[in-house]
Parts: sequence; C-alpha cells; structure tokens
Amino acid sequence: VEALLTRCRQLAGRSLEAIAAGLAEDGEPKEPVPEDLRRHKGWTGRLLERCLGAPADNRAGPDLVELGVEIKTLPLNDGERPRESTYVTRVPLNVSAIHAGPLDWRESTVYQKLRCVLWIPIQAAPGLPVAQRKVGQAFLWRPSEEEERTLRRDWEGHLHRIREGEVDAITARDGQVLQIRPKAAHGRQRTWGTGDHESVILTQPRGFYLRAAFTAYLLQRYFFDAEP
DNA sequence: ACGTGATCATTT
DNA sequence: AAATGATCACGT
Repeated sequence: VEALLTRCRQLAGRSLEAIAAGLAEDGEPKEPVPEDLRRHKGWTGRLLERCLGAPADNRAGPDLVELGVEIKTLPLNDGERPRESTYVTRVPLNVSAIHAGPLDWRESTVYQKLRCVLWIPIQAAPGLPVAQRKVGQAFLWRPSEEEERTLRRDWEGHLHRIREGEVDAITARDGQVLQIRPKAAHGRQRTWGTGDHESVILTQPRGFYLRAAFTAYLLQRYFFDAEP
C-alpha cells in the first residue's frame, strides 16, 4: 500500500498526456490521448489503472487483488467539485441472486467495492482538453462507521424493494448517497429481473452509483479534516 | 448478456 | 446548474 501511495505522489501534478507518454516509454502499447471523451468514456480510468499496475481485465472485485484496493478516478470541475456521480457496480436483479438467502451488506458487491477505495482526483472542467488535465493527490478511503451505516441503509432499502418486485419503480431520487440508475448500451436493453411474487421479468440493467454530493464530502473530509 | 471503465445529454 | 435517465467502448 505504501508503494502504491508513493507511486500516486509521483503522478500527482502530471498531465494525462505526460502519463500516457510515460506508459509508452515503459514498453506499453501506445496510448493516443483522445480529443474528447464522448467516445472514450472510460479512458482516464483505464489509463490510471494500467499506470498503477492493475490488470486490464474486467473481472468483478477489487482492481488490486493483493491489496484489496479499488481504484476510482474522480473528475472535478473548476470549483473542485465532482462533475459526476461515481459508478460502483451492477445491481443484482435476477430472482436467484435476490432470493438466494438473507441479504448481507458485508457480502454485497457494493461493500466489497467500497471497503477500500483509492480516489484519484482529475481536473475535468468542461473546456479543458483531455491531454492537459492534471492528476491530483490520490487518497485512500475506507468508510467510517457512520458512512458505512448510511451506505448500508441505502443498500438495504434498494435490495428490499428489488426483492419485493418493485425494481421498475426505483428512480435515481431514491437513496441518500447510494442511488440506482440505468447502466446499459442503450435504453432498449433488457435483462432478467424479479417481478411480483418472485416472478421473472425483463427489465433495464441498472448500476449502483455514489452521488456527487457524497464524493464531494469525501474530498472535504480528506483534505480539510483531521484524519488518522 | 453481463461485467469493467465511466461521461453524455436532456430534463428539472 | 444540478440531477436524472441514457449512452459509449471494450473484454469475456
């Protein structure tokens, strides 16, 4: 973990262009910096993961298995506020997953993802070219007891409704810090879900997201509050 | 189809 | 301007 944080300190203040060039020098495949992210939405995150030694696959679970650390970029606007919510993981919707047994927060994919996150702030103001965006000081976050209680309350609320077959009634307004939103290639995409009385229905794939207000608070807590 | 990485674009 | 609902790329 110390080595990881040291690596992050080396990255802090560098532009994405410089970081991409550095990877190319290390014998990695060349990584052209896109003009904009419209057709390269995950580009920044994948770049930083490669840079920090995370495997380039897409398996579930932490990026750095040995350390149990999840890497997440945090795009900031000029006012050093997060520009976007943060995607966490897919929402389990199918009958077998939802009714497999008691719902245990600590067993959930959400908790597994969020138990230890390396947040990497990135300049991402709307007019700023991707190549010129600079990486900020990364910080390691583990949920405090209070934060975990809040996350758990939201998660249990969502899972309860899914279990009751109310998934199609859930909107992004639900959940104090953890919300559920569509997560798909397009709006017509469907997956297996749970309807009334454990029936099988077709519904839109969804993901869990952390509200920007929550990650803004994490930034605040890390950079301005005392931290052990 | 489902998982990863996210940001876009329209509505509120 | 912020938030919600929709969308893009790629690997398995």
